Amino acid sequence: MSGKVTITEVAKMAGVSVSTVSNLLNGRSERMRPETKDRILAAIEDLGYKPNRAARQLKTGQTRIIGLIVPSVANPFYGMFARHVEKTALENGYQVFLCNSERKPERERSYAEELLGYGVKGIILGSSLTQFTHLEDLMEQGLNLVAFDRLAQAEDRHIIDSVGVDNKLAARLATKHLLAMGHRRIGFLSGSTATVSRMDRLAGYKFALQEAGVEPDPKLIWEGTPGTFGDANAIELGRFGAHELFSLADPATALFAINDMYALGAYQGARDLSLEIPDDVSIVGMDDIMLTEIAQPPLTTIKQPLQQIAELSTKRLIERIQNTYSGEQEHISLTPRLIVRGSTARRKHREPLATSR
Amino acid sequence: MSGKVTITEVAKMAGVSVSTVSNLLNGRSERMRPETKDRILAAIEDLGYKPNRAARQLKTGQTRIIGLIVPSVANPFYGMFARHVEKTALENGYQVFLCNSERKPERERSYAEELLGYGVKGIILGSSLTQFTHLEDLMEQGLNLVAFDRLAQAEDRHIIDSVGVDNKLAARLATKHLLAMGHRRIGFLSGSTATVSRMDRLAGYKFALQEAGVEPDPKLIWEGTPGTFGDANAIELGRFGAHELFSLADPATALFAINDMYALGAYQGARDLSLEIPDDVSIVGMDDIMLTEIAQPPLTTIKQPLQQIAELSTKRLIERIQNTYSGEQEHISLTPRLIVRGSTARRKHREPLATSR
DNA sequence: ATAAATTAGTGTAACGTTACACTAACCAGT
DNA sequence: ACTGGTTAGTGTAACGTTACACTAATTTAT
Repeated sequence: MSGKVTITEVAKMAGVSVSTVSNLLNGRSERMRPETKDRILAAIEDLGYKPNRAARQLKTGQTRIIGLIVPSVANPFYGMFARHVEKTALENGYQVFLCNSERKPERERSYAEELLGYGVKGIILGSSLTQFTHLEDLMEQGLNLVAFDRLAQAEDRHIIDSVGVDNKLAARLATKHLLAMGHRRIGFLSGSTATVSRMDRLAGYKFALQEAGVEPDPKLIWEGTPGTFGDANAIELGRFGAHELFSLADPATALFAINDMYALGAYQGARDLSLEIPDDVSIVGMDDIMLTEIAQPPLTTIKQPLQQIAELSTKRLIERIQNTYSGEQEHISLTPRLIVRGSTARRKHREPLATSR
Repeated sequence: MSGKVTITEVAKMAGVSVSTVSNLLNGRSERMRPETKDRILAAIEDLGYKPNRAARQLKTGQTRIIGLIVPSVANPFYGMFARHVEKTALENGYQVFLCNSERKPERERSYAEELLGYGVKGIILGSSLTQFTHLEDLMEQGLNLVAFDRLAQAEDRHIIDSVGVDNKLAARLATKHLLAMGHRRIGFLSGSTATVSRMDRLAGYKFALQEAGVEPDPKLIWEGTPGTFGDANAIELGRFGAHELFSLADPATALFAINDMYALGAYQGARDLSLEIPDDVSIVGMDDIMLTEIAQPPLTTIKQPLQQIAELSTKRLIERIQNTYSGEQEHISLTPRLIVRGSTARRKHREPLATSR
């Protein structure tokens, strides 16, 4: 039961004052003789001394922790994101405090408050609701925010950098790919979350259709029912939505899913209707999580450069905290990439679709 | 820039001393008139006062944070586990500090040290290396540990409760299921991690074979190559291992994978050899992650009651921290359950296997 | 009427660390 | 021999909170 060993014990053992130990600990080692330094180091080693973070933080007001709020680490996409954020943070001497918001603004809020109470000065928001009003007063208290997938809003009163893929382009890429395969009845499959990224993807999808002279059909846009979110149950929702889209009077022959989990759910929905992928229907996902490759058939998807996003967000946040970057609010936009695998194919004219109209 | 608001501001605004505010904050509200209480509460609300955690912790030595160390949240199994732990912790007024060890003991160690520095008094270990010697001196400093999947060891010098499924039984269940389907050449597919759970599963596998009069064949036990771990690349390893097991001179006709990721990798390995699942080969996984259901065919697996494990671990850890439970070291063993889906079938006698011998 | 008990607070040391202001001892230059 | 400068430290207030020991004012009991 060695209990606590404080700086006082170390000082005593090394035969110096606490100030000297503190000086060494804080990089002012030029203020002492090398032998003194060695004696202190030896004492630290011997006693297994670890500085008390709470005391240090209370004094300095600093803590080398950043927050990361994601909808849910149960979602492999965010799990992977969290891992990359942690890696980058660690490399820069920061720890990561991870929080699952379940996409509830009030949880986001209470976590942010909690983190601020722990002296955390910066948070990465893994999923961005369209508004940050619920976090505004916390930013006033010095909290820095970096958002994943969110562009600046006119009403922003604080600097919120953001990093993300060009979601509109991503959806356009996916939709154009399907159009190029001859599909005209292309569905859009998502949940009902009020995220910027979802809005952008929906816009990109519509834009691509119009570009090709196809009028977007509201019936082909499946957005779940309000209040149904999809991190724990994205697969279920995807399955259900795909089932509906493929069962319309004038059914979809292809669909773009908001993420790979929905897409994989859509695989199920197609199977339920005995539709073959990609022979009967084509499916494009988004994110490129690990599972896309092992899906049968492997999923055609839009890849988000997740590691890069995580790195850039983390670095920018740390720069803001340390005030080593103080430019204008910035959105770092990365380019999504279409990865063609086995879930998309040219549309087959098996049945004269004209009959259905 | 409201900046910091401390207990002193609150006291001033309410016209009382800091002691009174502190009394209220710490549940001694019977020591003041209701109107005083209301005045203080109003001041707290008005100023948006949040107690400084660092100061509080420094004073009390307590922090309502527990640590959770898992190999990697990029692994969906641990992502889900983390989520359940967080939920339970939150319900009990604790926050969770999540750490990815990548299965490296030295990272486990440095995280544990770090957490201890932050005043954390308890850690849940999501994956258990056979030994905890690297954490022993930290336990001496008052750190509580609850391990997932680890039985007491003779040399344990501290109390380490553990919660987990009966891994030996789990492997036996899986193996017996395959034996009952007529398989005799059953492979065991895993990485090379030195975890208790893996050892137990291997033992259960061998036991089941011997029970059925089948002599375990070392050639059928694939354990990767030393040093290759498998959280980010479990699928790859599974694919590779399955490929080898199915390509032996006297090949496996079925296999039990250490977890679902390996099993899903094995799907690929089978496909690479144009083997149909379950017609040509049967595969059983373990864990029952979400993806098992959407795999094609849906994976037969051994379900771990993950939520229950997370809940029990978290509750026990908190009890130990608060000293509301002080019994002997305990291992809470839960029962695994076989879930038969579509990846297992009776062995077909297509080719006379006798020829190969 | 007085003593005792209760109510509604207050004062303050302490938690472990840091960083500024300080100093004692020594040395170099004149 | 004295000044000025450097080296190698030290002393201490402060960070925000808590909890114990205390007290002044009021109420109750005798």
